[in-house]
Amino acid sequence: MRRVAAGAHLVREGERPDESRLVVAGLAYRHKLTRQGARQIVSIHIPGEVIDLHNSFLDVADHNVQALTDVEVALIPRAALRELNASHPEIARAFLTEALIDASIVMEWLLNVARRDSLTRLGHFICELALRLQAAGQCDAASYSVPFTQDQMADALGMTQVHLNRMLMSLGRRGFIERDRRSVRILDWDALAAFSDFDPRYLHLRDAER
Amino acid sequence: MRRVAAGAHLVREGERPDESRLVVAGLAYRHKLTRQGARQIVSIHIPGEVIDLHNSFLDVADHNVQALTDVEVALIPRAALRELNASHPEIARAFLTEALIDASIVMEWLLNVARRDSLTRLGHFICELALRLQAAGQCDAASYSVPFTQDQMADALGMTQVHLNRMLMSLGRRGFIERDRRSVRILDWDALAAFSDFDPRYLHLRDAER
DNA sequence: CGTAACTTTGATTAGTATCAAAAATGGTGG
DNA sequence: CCACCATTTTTGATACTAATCAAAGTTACG
Repeated sequence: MRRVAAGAHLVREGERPDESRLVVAGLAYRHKLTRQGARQIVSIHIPGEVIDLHNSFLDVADHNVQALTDVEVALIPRAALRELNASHPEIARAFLTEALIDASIVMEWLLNVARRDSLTRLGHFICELALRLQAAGQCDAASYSVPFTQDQMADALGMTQVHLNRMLMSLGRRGFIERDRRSVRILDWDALAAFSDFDPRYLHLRDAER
Repeated sequence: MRRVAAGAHLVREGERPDESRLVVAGLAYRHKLTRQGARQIVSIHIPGEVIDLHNSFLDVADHNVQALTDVEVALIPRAALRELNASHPEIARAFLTEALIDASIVMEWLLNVARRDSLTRLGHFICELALRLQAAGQCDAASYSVPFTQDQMADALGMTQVHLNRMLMSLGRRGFIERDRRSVRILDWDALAAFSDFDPRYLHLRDAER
């Protein structure tokens, strides 16, 4: 087990780490950079997820992982993880399921960034975060504390921080959400979900429970 | 084994198919739609890949898969695939590796769409396609026949067909590529890769070979 | 209390979408 | 084998979303 402070790197692109990490508490995010330094957050990891199966089953890391909040992780050596995968069919099944769900979410993000305008895109993101945090027991209702700065949120949504701020305001003015500092309250879930073209199917929450 | 004509659907969103498909010959693509009907192609499948592990290990399909060219697929029943995964550790490992590489590629696409301008984005895509088609033995050099219409390519790159066309022309005018009908020849690989911020690490070609 | 990090607002510009239509291509039936 | 039609590609003109640049407020923290 290891505690890691918010902001610290868990994985760096180009490394060949010999262990993977299971998030026990806190949140982490995975991101990639272009040569020019533009950053794109490609996924968020909640407690219960193995952040980096990639590290144990592929050769070299092609992305970075950082702690979003203070995080508690369990380190699992590469050899142990491979052994588990080989000798315990139920675990192998769980790893595969987790990898497939992870990919599904990234695909939805790709659709989101590529084909939805910034306002619906943000709404969609807020809905997803609400459901996933709930599923992880991090919040109870449609009211939660967003663990991101606006800068980070913009990096997850493929837009600039300035524009993100305007879109947040706009969702507020339109009556979908209420904000107070970092906390967000969804005033009318159905309305926001409809407006944001949000359908939770891609989260596979049922599949993940098993 | 089954032959499928170009354009035919292999998987539809919302279905619960009881089998997965291995691409034996030809190409397939996976896409998602927004409510308004905007389409985003989220991945391309080359011979040797199982298109839909998702179908056998998750509950309901959250995306569509269509044949890009005429395709030959092997159908593998859900139960057989699960049995294989449970009883053959090397196969379980291969499935997991394939799922992780698949996810890596989608992450790079997300970065590509979110953070690279349309010209570098297209260059990046052309480089990727060249390497993957080569790896699958579909073409031998940096010259290949693009299996997409410009409309489909635009749907993969998150832009409009009109704009894609202009960017193709621009790559030609700048001397990176030569086109003749559907065929593309990369005139200077290093120059195009550098211009397009293309680093093949994310394809994990080595890992896939094993 | 002071400073750094974060959020909000404003003005301007760049990149890409949209709308429209012409030109080229490929496949098909006569 | 040719004429025709549907599909695909190319070009042009205009509109609009989001980026960029700049700076003022605000909050959190040591």
